[in-house]
Amino acid sequence: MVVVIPLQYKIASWNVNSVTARLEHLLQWMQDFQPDVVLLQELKGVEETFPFAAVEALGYTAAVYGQKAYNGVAIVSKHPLTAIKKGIPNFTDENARYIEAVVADKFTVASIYVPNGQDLDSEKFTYKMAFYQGLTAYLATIRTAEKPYILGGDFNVAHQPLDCYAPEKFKNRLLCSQAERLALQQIINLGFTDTYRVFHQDTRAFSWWDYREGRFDRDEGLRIDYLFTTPEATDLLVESGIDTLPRGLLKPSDHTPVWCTIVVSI
DNA sequence: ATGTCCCTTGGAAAGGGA
Repeated sequence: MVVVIPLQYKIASWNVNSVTARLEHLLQWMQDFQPDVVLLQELKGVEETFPFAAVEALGYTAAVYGQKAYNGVAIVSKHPLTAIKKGIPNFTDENARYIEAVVADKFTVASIYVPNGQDLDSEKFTYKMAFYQGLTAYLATIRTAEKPYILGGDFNVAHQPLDCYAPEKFKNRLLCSQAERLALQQIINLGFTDTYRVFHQDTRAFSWWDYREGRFDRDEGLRIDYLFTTPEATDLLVESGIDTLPRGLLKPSDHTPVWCTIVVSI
């Protein structure tokens, strides 16, 4: 007799805008939300300053790719992390924007922080497009990987008009331009799934609100944080969502956690 | 319309990035 035990894993992604400044929020949220895996972006610090002891006290382990002052990504997990990769393979980038690891020997997760791009006519925008090209080239190689793969992070693109509070105002502007939307679409075209939309097809929901102009209070935001799954991981999806609670706290990150749950049988 | 927050330098306030 074969006994199949289904195990659920809750995977979240959160751009914390400095892990040091957001430590209390992060720890409280982890205790309340109980994610199995948290993908972090914008640590804004080197690995030496990451709060390993604090997350370990809550029963988590962490893989960190840090950088002084800017960027920085991490994977925080209740389950063992192996096969850790820092940086997108075969893409040269001086910034710490991608980290990947296998969780519990069952599935692969990655945390990504895509460049903001500054302005459509800036050198930083060219870098953003090159970054997407490098990312897409890598994703084309791993989508046939044997383990389910989940890529979460700040993609700095609102995929569709529904993902923006003022589509007309943002038309052809940074985060909503044709070029950026096409770059994101190319990932979807490889077979990746935007896990939020699987369970919330027509919901206007956001993951980031500008600090200025009281944008959060007016719910004037953009959905620029995503969890993407390969077909093997999409098959395991049972739920997804956005937790807006942390964005309403005092001294919040400008982003809030996005999450999905998968079921894995052992 | 440039309104907020965080980091760094350098030891206060200002610039850069988002």
